[in-house]
Formats: sequence, C-alpha cells, structure tokens
Amino acid sequence: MQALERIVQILDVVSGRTDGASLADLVRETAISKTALHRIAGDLRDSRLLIRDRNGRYQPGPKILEWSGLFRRDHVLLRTARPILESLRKAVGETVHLFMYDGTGAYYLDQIESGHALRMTYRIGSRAPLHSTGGGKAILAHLSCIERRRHYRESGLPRFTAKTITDPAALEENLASSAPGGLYREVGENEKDIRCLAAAVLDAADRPLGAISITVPIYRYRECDQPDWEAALLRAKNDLECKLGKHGEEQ
Amino acid sequence: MQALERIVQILDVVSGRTDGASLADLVRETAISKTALHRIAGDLRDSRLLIRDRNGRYQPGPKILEWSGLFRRDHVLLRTARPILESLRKAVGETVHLFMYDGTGAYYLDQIESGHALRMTYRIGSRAPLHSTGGGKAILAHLSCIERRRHYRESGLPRFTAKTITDPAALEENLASSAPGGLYREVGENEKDIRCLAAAVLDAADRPLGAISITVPIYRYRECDQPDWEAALLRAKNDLECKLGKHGEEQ
DNA sequence: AATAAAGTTCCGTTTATCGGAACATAGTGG
DNA sequence: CCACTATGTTCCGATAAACGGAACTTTATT
Repeated sequence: MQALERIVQILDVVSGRTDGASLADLVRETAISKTALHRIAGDLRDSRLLIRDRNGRYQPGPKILEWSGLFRRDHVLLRTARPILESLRKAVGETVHLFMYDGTGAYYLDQIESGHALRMTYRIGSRAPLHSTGGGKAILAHLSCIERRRHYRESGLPRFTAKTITDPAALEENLASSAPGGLYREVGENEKDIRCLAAAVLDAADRPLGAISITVPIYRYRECDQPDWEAALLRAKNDLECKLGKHGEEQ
Repeated sequence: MQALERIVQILDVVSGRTDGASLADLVRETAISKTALHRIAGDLRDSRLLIRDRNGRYQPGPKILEWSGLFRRDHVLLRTARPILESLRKAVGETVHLFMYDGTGAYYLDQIESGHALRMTYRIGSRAPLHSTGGGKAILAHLSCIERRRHYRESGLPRFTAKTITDPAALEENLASSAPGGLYREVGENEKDIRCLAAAVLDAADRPLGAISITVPIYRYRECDQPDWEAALLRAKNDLECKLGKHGEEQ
C-alpha cells in the first residue's frame, strides 16, 4: 500500500525530530510531492496522528499515545518484565534491555538506563539485529536450525563493527559456546566499545519470546563483576519465565 | 484519505483489545471487506505497525512504540510536567491529570493514579471534552470569546450526565465564577460521582498550553481538604509555567 | 468424515490518490 | 517599502493503486 508507506515515512520524520517538522522539511526529507504531503498531513491531522503546534510545525499526535498507551499497559511480556528489569538494573547498576521476538525479528521493547553519564540508549521499538546484539544472539540460539539458516540468508549478516560476526559458520560456533546456563556474550560486535550479556526468555515449548540483557561500556567492565551479573541475569530470566507460566500454571 | 481511515480503524480495534484481534474480529468490527483487511493488515505488518502473535492474532507493533517513545521523551510539556505531577499526586493522594490543548481540542497527556482501589483512569491520548471536564473548563476559560463561541458551535456541548452544562450562556457564567487564583471546579458534569479541581497552564502570552487537574470520587471528597488542594494545585501550576519559561528566561 | 469458520489468492473494475501548475501568504534583505 | 524567495494551499484531469466478489485452502468443530 503506497499510502501506508507514505504515512510511515511522514511519521518517522516527524517523530524523529525533537521540534517537529514543517511541510517544507517533509518535502526535503521524503520523496513525496508537496501536494500529496499537504493532503496526507491534513488527513493525519484529522485522525489525530499529527498535530500542528503554534508555529505551524507538525508534531506527533495524541492518537499515537492512545495506541501505545494501551499497548504498554496490556502487553504481557512488557508488563510482567518491568519490575524484574527494575530489580536487575538495581542489582547491576548498568543499562538493561528487554527484547521481543515476533517470529521474524527482534525489537527493543523496554529499557532502563544506567545512572552513569555515559550510557547506552537505544530507541524503544526499533529493530535489534539478531546476529550482532547479545539479546539477538540469545534468541537466535533458541531457534531451529532451519529458522536460523533462513535468517542468515534473508538478513545477510551485515557488518556494523570490525568485530561483527558476518560468517554463518563462525556465528553457529559462537552460539554453541555460550556461557553456563544459556547466557550469551557480545563484545563490540554491534557497537564499538560496548559489551553485553544476555539470556533468552523462553515459553513452555522452549521457543524464544524475547531476551533480557545487560549492556556496559567496555572500559567500565570488570572481570570480577561477571559472576554476580551472570547470577542476577539468570535469576531475572527464571523469574520472568515463571511469571509467564513456563513451569506449569502461573501463580 | 480512505486508506488512512481504514488503518486507523484497524489499529483502534487491535489496540483496544487486550488480546489482539483476528482477521475475523476485524471483519466483524469494521466495515472493511475481508480481502482488503487481509491486504492492509499484511501491509501494516510489513511496516511493523502490527505483528502477529503465535496464535495468528494481530497485536500492536513496535513501530507504535518507536513513534511514541520519542514523543514521550521529547515532548516538552510532558517531560517538564512529570516531576511536578508526581509531587502534586504525593501531596493530595488522588489521581492527577495533565491535559494538552492543541488549538482545537484537549487530550489527556499524562496521568498518575491515586493509590486507592477506586480510582479514575482515563485513556492517555484520548479526547477530553472542553465543557465538561475540569481541565477542559480551565482551558476554555482562557480562550478568546470568539474561540469559545466557535467551540460551542462546533462541539454542540453534548450531555454526559444530568449535571453536564449544555447551555452556552450557563457555561459562560460558570467559567466566570472560578475559584480564587484561576482554579476551576467540576462536579459530576463529565462522570457521575466524580469531582475535579483544575488549573490552566499558560504560556508567556497567557494562552492555554493545557491544564493540570485533581480528580476524586465524590464520597471521598472532604470540604476541609479543599484549601490544601487549591494551594498544591496553584503551586504546581506556577512551577510548571516557570519551568516552561513563562516568566522571563527559563532557569 | 462432514461441516463450518477462518484465512488466502486471483483478477477485472473503478475510484481514490497523484502531481503539475497556478495561486496565496508569509518572511527576508536590498 | 518593495522586490524576492521560501513556504503553504487549491484546482483538476490522468492514472495506477486499491477495491471487493468469488473461488480456493487451511484450520477448527461435532
């Protein structure tokens, strides 16, 4: 659907700027004619997906909050994981993430940032590469060989840093050599000087629903913290799986 | 735009249900043909506005989070008001709301619920009637006569309860007799047995950006709390206006 | 196994959307 | 103060993008 692609483009631009976008901004940043932009933006305004601020600039509208508000309130994984993420974040003092796997890709679903000035911030809702992020690797490791192969073929394992694993065979080997208890490490493969420890969150049939991870700048990482982090992460993983009813009926 | 209307309909249905919607659900709840629904839902999936869970049901997708996440992070009014709302909520112990006015209507932008079992919950992002809610009345009172008249004409002042003020003249009078310091009361006009105390949030030119309100079930309301609440609300209003740079440069 | 319900694909028709061009309305600088 | 440029808005005929009926496949139900 052409209309949808344009709508998405427009809202991406508008939501990606801190101070909204004028019509002219949209003309510049999309390949849509001014006429069409004018018309579509007007329609988006009627639907409350956009509003115009007092300078006439377009801003994200309340409809988005309406859709996402309930999403946030009712999403089982998100809601269940929040308090667990909070404990984990408190225990390790670094940024923690919740990933969601939807059958084709993984997304950052939630994030609690570390209190440090230097910290990792991703955009909630954005795609997380499966082959180069800790959470992605944890998820990948729990897919069937067929699914994994298909993903290698379709995504092509793009390179992000010098350390990104771009060879399927190497990745398979890397996934096979996980830390004890099903923990996965990632060291500078997605972003330079960032490392990550992650665990998959599994359903009753051991299929991955998502993952939890701890992210830390390399220079702040100390080997001696590793055991504590592993323990805290495993606790969080088990907690979450229990609450989601993995082991018999939920409490 | 027809396509947009359909997209909005679909996402409204999907986000309004706690467990998503099947294609058949959508056929029932919209006036869109099954063929079109199938196609549009597929396109929405491609855009990550919808995902299919493991039962094949459609759920709101991560794109919505992506759009709203940044909205939440960067929205000046929302971000500035949060801590102030938290103090206010702590001071009065009842549900507090932040309203936004965008030139045509008001929306619930944020909400902190009271700890009580019985509490008022609205859907963030949804429309708030200007004539029957405390926040709406506070906003209305700070519009020009012309804007107010236009709103009366366009909205028609629909009735929600026996106490809703549906006559323009009566509403004008009601707005004129506000509590000291520009506070507005609403007693059961929007919802039976709920009362509300609200203050407008004004910009440097005294035009309303939105409003803050305290909402309480009638039976829990005690006359003696009134002065404290008025003071707390006025403090919050002034705080917020200062932080938004109303009185000279922001600090 | 038979029946019903849900989901998917195909394809000719049509109407909703497209963009160029012309016009209107701010802002800017000489 | 006027000319000039950037931005926003309206009109309208052409076109391709979206429409929905019908037929088909798959998945539940009894």
